[in-house]
Amino acid sequence: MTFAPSLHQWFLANQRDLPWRHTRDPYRIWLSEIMLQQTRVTAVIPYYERFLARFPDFPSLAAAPESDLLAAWAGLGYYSRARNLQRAAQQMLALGRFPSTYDEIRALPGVGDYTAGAVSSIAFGLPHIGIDGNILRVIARYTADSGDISQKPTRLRISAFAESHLPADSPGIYQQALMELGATICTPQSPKCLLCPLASSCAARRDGLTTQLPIKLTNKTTIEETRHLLWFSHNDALLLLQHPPTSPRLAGFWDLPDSSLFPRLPLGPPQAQFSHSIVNHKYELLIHTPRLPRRRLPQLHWIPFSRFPELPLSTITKKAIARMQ
DNA sequence: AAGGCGGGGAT
DNA sequence: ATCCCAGCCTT
Repeated sequence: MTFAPSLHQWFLANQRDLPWRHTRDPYRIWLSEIMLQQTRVTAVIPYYERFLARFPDFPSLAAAPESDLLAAWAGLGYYSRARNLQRAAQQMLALGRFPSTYDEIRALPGVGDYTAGAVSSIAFGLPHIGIDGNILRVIARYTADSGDISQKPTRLRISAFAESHLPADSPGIYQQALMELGATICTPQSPKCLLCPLASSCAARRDGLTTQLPIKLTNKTTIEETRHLLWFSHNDALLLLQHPPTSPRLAGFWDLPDSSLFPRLPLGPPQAQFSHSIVNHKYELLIHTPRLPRRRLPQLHWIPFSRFPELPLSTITKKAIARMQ
């Protein structure tokens, strides 16, 4: 059997049972694709169920208070996804329906080449395919492509190969089968070639290159910086700031203020100048950000502890608060 | 063409 | 510690 039929047959027999495979509702499939951007299946599932219970269709999502939306997304990361999700839902509301062509879908905020291809093929059966990290790896190995998969020419070759084998009668199965193979068999480390339906015609396996491919040359170094978070509590309330809506990170999320807002604040002993009635502690933790931009001083608000469950709080902030309480 | 963006699981 | 995850957007 050739490429696509082998994948198809393997997928029907071996696919995982995932929540978004129980529906043909484009809204639910689109939501799953947005949540799955750079996020593992196991991390997404509980968020997906909760989110759909709260926002079952695009009109309810479009009408949601932003704070509710961000609170529902809190912990998933890449929070611009949530804002773009709602903007897209509002565009659907204006349009009066879920967009149903590749170009319409691709034009939605937060939808790039991958997501447009995946929603087109899976939800609408259109002859498109989105190339994700799994598919890049599977095809780079299958064709023994030694090009850098972060480079455009390599991606174009792989995309052309995938499209050349796309079956007109089942693009959605083809799309998901390629990704499923990459996620469960053709994994980055220790791929399970003995279980692979494509093993007999895989060029990387033939040439003994499986563990060498794919090639990815981008070598990003992560710099760790220490943030000194400041804790001001008074009468069962905590002094918090809200990141501006346009902030490049954690937009709309509430956070503990940190020492960069108070340049003259010597770190170490509690600061008496704030008030005798305000308890001041120092808290310190590491975050994975390469820089800490200096912005204008945001306004601080006293937020009662009782409101925290409904507030958008990043995971790291929740951890910091839990440690201090 | 790069860099930035969260958080967690696997190695 | 490092990599990578059903990527997208801005510079």
